[in-house]
Amino acid sequence: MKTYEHPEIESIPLEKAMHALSDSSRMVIMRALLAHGELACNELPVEIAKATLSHHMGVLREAGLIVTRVEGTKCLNAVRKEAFDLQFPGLLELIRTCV
Amino acid sequence: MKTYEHPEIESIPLEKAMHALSDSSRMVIMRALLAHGELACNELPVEIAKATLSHHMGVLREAGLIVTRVEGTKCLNAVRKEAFDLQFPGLLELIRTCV
DNA sequence: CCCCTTGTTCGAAAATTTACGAACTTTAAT
DNA sequence: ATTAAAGTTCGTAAATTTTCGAACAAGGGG
Repeated sequence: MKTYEHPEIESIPLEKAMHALSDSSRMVIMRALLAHGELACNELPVEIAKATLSHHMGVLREAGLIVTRVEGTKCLNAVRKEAFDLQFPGLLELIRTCV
Repeated sequence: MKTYEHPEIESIPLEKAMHALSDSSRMVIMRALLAHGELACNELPVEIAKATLSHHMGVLREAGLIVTRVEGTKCLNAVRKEAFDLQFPGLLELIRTCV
């Protein structure tokens, strides 16, 4: 289908990660991925247009938060737990547990 | 001079805090405050117009990140360490140490 | 081969954010 | 009383973000 670019997490400044997490849809997506491990876009608990969702997934991907792999017609997304937690310790835990 | 409103930190959703921290000027300000304890607006290491700075301080204040008190003609700003750290454990430490 | 599902890309509109000058308020200092 | 310093507020311009429909590509199933 497509090849996705995944940045080196070391190249992500903290404010970029913060920006990616400053939107409620993206926060909901992150929490769903953290809870379920790996989900296709159409399994995410958000009610927005496909084009909008695609944009949000791009923002999360470019901020180093998620990794996307292709499987058939769907793309499966997961949180880049280890790497991200190494770069920004505690941030994922915060997303998981706060509010 | 003016009375500043400071929200209950419990009422701040994580994404609002993230939004406040998604701007480089505001990140610089937070780091300066964390390093120096309490600083007036004109002592902050940013080179932006006063009106713009005032806006950024308002964003940080409304996100529960800082507290502002008046002293003479200046307003002294400090990070709301204890309360904020209770609501979002580890976030301040992240700002302090990351990137 | 045709159709359906999944997701991307390309506009373009709407909303939000950022930025700054100018005018103003308050306090302090001369 | 005058002047200067520190910030705020208002209006507005510029930049970014968010949103969506429509058109598109690629894979899977009949």
